Order: sequence, then C-alpha cells, then structure tokens
Amino acid sequence: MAENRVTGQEGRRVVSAGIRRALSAGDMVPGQRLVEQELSDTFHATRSSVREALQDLAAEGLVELVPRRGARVRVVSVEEAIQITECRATLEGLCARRAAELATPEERAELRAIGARMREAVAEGDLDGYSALNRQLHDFVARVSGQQVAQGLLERLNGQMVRFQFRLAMRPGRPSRSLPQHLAIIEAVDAADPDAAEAAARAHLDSVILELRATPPPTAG
Amino acid sequence: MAENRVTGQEGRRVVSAGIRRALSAGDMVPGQRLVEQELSDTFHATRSSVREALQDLAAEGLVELVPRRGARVRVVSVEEAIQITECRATLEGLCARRAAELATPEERAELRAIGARMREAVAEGDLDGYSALNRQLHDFVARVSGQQVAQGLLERLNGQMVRFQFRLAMRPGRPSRSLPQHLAIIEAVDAADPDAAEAAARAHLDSVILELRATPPPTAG
DNA sequence: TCCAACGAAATTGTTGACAATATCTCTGAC
DNA sequence: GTCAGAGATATTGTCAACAATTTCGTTGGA
Repeated sequence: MAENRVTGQEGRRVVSAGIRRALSAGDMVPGQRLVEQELSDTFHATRSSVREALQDLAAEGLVELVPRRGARVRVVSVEEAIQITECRATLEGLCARRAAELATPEERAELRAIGARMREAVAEGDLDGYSALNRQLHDFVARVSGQQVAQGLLERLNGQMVRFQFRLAMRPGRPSRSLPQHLAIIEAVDAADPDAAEAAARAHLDSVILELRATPPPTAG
Repeated sequence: MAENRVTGQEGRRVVSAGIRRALSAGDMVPGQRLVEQELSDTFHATRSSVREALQDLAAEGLVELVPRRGARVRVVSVEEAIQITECRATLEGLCARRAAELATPEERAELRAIGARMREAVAEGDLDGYSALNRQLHDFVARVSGQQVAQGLLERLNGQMVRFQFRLAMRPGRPSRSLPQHLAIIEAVDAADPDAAEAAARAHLDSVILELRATPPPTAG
C-alpha cells in the first residue's frame, strides 16, 4: 500500500472512529493499554492525531488517561453500569414522554412498523436483527422527542455500555423478556399517553438493571 | 513580576480554571472570541496549554470550537436552557429519590440545617447567601444519593447554565418562590419518602422552566 | 458610494525534535 | 531463589518554528 498517512483534522476523526469501532467489536478490551505509537502505526496517523483522538475518547468516558502513563480502555464496573442505566431510565423516560406528546402521525406509524419488525425478529430468533431494531427504537424515540440535550447525554452513556449491552443481548431468553417492554413503549407513545410512555421506558430499563445485577463480573479478556 | 510562566500539565489546569472563573463572573460573554495568543498572555501559559484547555472546555460544552476559526464562548439559547433543565429535573429527581432511601441520620440532620439556613437567608434578603446554599443543597443531595454518574452529568449541565442561573436568581421574588420548593425536597428526603422526594425535585425544576420561559433573551454583552 | 480584488496581518494547525518520566531487563549480592 | 539497584529502552510530554488559512484593510474601478 502506498504511504496514505492520514493527517491532522482527519487523522483525529479516523483514529477516534477506529478505536470506537474496535471497542464495539471487542478487539480492544477494558484495561488494555493504548500506546500512541502503536495506534499511529495501525491507523497511519501522526502521533498528534492519536493524542487528540485519545483526549476526545477520554472526554466521552471511553478511555482513561493517566498522566505520564498513557491511555487505557476504561473499565466500567457492574456497579457503574447500573448507575448509568439508572440515568438512562430517567432520561429515556423523559424522551418517551415527550415523544408521546409530539409524535406526528407518520412517526407513530414508523414506530408501529419498528414494533412489527421486532416481533418478527424475535419470532425468527434473529438476535442481530433484534439488536439493531432495539437501537433503532431508542434512537427514534429520542429523536422524535425533540430533546437534543437528553439525546446527547444518552449517546454518551450508551457508548460506555457497549460491552455490557453485548453481554446482555446474549443472555438466553432476554429477547422474549424485553420484547413486550419495547412494545409497551411503542403502544404508549402511539396512544399519545405521556405518563404511560414514561413509565414503560422506565420499566424497561429497570428490568435491564435487574439483568445487570444478575450478571457475573465481565471476564477480563 | 518575574517570569512565572505556567507550563504543560499545570498550565492546562490554570487556563481552563481561569476561563471557567471568567465565565461565571461574566467577564467573558457568550459568543466572545477566545484567541489563543491572548489567553496565553493573560494566563502566562504556553499556547499548547491554552489549546488543550480549550479542548477540555469544548468537551464540557462551555466553548465552541470551529476548525480554523478558533474558539468562542458557546451561546446557550433559552430553548436549550429549558432542555437542560428538563434533563436536570429527571436526574435530580433520581438523586432525591435515592437520597431519601439512603441518607444517614447525620446526613438528614445536615439537610435540615441547610434548610434552616435557607430560611434565614431569605428572611434577611441575603441573595448571595441563599444562592450559595442553593448550590450546596443540590450538591449535597447528589452526593448523598451515591449516584456518581448522575452527579457527573448534573455538574456538566450546571456548568452550561451559569449565565441563566445568575439571571434567574436576580429576578424579583424568586427566592420566596423557590424556598418552599427547596424545603419540600428537604422534608421529603428527611422523611425517607422517595416518591415525594423525586416529585419535589421535579416540581422545583419545573418551576425553573417556567421562569426560563418568562425570561427575555439574554442581552449579548 | 458601493463592490470586488488584492495584499498584509493575524490566527490557527501541524510537525518533528527534544526532554522528562516510566517501565523493563539484567546483574549481583544475600 | 529472591530482591535491590543500575542501566537501557520504551513511552509520554513539551515546545518552538513553520505552514496553511482566515480575516481585515486598502485600493481601484464602476
């Protein structure tokens, strides 16, 4: 390959996106050391770009930056994951409430469509598809709510949970337990019932908390 | 003065703290341009330090960073301030609920003490004192709740509101309206009534939202 | 008087070299 | 066999010069 060294502005984006991807894919594990030189080699970026990218990731809580000791993938404990989910519960409750108040007829139809596809995915045992629809639903509700601040916070919090969400989705029977909860959110928003929508969103995430508590500590590798 | 140029690690802290202070004090106004050279002069820091500090502040949402055009103090619209307060309402609701569940007898006593001092401050027309107690109460509840994640988010959100909080506190009659709301939070937490505590915290911030809506757009300077 | 084009100044972005520190490795004594 | 210490290596932190870009002011023309 030719010397396609990515530089500056773009390098920063490339590196932070690359690390994010590696984190989601599990190619980088919590606690793993992130050496600037290595990263700049793998991503063909300058060390400056790597440095800035690491700062960005640290600001998002994905990476831990210890002075003079470099960067590590941040370790999120089960306890912290639970706290994160508690925050998500209230914030998604807010979004669901507002979505119920504000959604247009087209948006309500789209929601119902997502619900139908979720049913199918679970019926067919399509874990990946269901997982994707899951994200889609949460994003859609946040967007419809018009709560951009809450949406920003939720994105941030979700970013820190990738590892746990993966672990959760793999638990046997999880989809059939979460499906009715998702459908309850959809129905409440569709029915323009803010109180029910908020309650449904909260109930869903409260159940996630229960699953988290039942989760063995993540294997460090 | 001798050449006391602050450098590196520390410079970064000094500059970001200095800008934060200037922001609170109103010495820097939203939209104002932040030129790296000027900042490095005023804080006797290197341009590198200034750069890093600006990145930090941008990550916290206090500063807006436009490529090739430099940094500005971020402008928070009334609409955004309302959204921020809506998020605060749910998150402080969570904290109040947990505080009601978890507070030790000593912490409950401390809360009552804060309440008593608030009463006094309002009776004496001590605006600054009341404002300080206000912050103290919110911080205390967040701390007692053990919700460190929520606490972090709240700090972040509050940082973006400094300007508005200042404007609000100055409104005539504001203290006498907010005092009973604060006391309601204190009583509910003290009475170990989670539902009431959450409701009280939400009600308080809902009232802040009403005041925000009645606020004329901030004067740009 | 207004506008466009040009040039000068100001400002931000980038780089590579060097400095400071931490980590690892090897040796030798107990 | 283990541990302490010294040296070597690896890694991060800092800086100042240079490059690229934007912004501002000026000039000339319509």
